[in-house]
Amino acid sequence: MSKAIPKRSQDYSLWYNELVKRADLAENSAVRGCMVIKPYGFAIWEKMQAVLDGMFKETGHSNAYFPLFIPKSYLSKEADHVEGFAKECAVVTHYRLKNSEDNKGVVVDPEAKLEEELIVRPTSETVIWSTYKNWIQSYRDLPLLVNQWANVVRWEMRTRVFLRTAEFLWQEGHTAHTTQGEAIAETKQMLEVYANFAENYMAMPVVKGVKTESERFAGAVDTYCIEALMQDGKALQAGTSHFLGQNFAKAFDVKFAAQNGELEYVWGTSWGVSTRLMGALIMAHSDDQGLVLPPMLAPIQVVIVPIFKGEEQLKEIVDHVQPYIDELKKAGISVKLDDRDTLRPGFKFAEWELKGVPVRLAFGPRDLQNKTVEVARRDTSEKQVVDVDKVVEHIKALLEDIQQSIYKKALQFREENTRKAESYEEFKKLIEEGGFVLAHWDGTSETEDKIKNETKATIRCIPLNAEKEEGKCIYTGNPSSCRVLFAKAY
RNA sequence: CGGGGUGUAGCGCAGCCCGGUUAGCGCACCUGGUUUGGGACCAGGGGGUCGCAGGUUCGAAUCCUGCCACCCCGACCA
Repeated sequence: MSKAIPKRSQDYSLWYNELVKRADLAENSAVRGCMVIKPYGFAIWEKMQAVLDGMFKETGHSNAYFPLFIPKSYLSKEADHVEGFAKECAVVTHYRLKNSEDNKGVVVDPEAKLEEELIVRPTSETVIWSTYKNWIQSYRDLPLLVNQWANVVRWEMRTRVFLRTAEFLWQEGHTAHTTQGEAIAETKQMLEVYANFAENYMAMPVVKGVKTESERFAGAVDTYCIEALMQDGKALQAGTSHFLGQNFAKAFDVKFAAQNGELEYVWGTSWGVSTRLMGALIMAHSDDQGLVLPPMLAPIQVVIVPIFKGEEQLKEIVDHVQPYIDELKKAGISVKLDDRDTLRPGFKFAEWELKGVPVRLAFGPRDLQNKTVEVARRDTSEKQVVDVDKVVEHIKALLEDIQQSIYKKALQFREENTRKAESYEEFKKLIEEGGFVLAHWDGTSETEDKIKNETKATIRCIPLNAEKEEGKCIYTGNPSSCRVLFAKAY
């Protein structure tokens, strides 16, 4: 096995897969389409969870938990919703196994057939709304602001670690409101929460927008989304927030008594982000040396590699470094001292780079003598020798700088790869080159479909900040009032 | 589900076409020693139902049939 990971520019897919594996994030499971998230990968996910969960609480939401199984009849209550998910559901039909006739294993006991099949949730709108029916009677019960951290199953044809797996972890918020305006405000608020998380924690710039009809969530009136651009020029949907109107309220008969005594259907929203964000995080910043993690989400922010000969020198160095470790920890910085005596420093450097640790300190006899420490930053690979007494302040500033600087780098990349197309010919050329393409579109699903079939590009969203601009649809020439965002997507 | 590819030690592969000792190699692992400021070196060692099930044969990793899994390209999708 070669030690270097495959080059990003040569085979992006292979680079991604190898990176996931070698940085110890996850692996494909023997179970079809499922992944095993390994401890290091899960630590990053837990960081994400903690930040997001805090943001949800701050905006007034509470966590709850609903069943994994959904009776088939629930799923069929909202027509668009069934249609959207029917093709990719895992179904439980039996509740018992028995020894096979030849005694060589177990078989499904045909006697134990369920009267009504259970669907493993692909999303929880249906179970949750059937529960909300009992929770909501009066306007005093509203708004109902609930989030759930859970796993869901979607039987995808083709899977890829983190980006599309048969089972994935996510959070799904489900809220109910008295008015349309309040529900729309909630939908937009959660979109802002996601955008804030993506940009300020993941250091990943996103475009906020609305989905077109054909890309809309099954059962929603409007789907808002954040779209990010990966380093290979493909777009990744990083989060969605849906305004459900009264669709689910009507399907599940969820009404409330308004102040005026009238019975009204509630207004709903749902919103979610998943372990797909892990894929986004990996692809947004990493390089040929491995993962590059934003300090805000790195499970280990600073790693210390002591350079020593023999046990005594190690002890001497560790003793000397310990006060600085304590001080860093006190400042809320997570530090790992890599005191393994079986590996050489060069190996450790490479390993921690692979794992994306933002800052590495190397401390050896030379530093002991000079009262210095070598500080290396992961994002630029720059190294500098710092006066050891100033190291804590230096690192604090450095972590902030790395956070900012990888964001800026990603933003610059996105800006360089967001271009305008004025004609269909130009559009096809730009799409082929990769990146976001802003172009006029006549607003019809037919046109969108044709463009998709001919170029593989989809409308990622109609950006919320799109300027009014009269133009002609690149495909049909029909009038258009703003540009929409096209790209090939994951 | 269509087209292509792969399955041999934890990982990456050779061997298969043309059947024949004890199935190899690199990395990783274990032991001992020397090393340690960018992926160390020497010596020794352990580890295999050759994806699974049948078949052909005196003999199968190798040939035949069926199945399964994974990867890539499509269709589907967060």
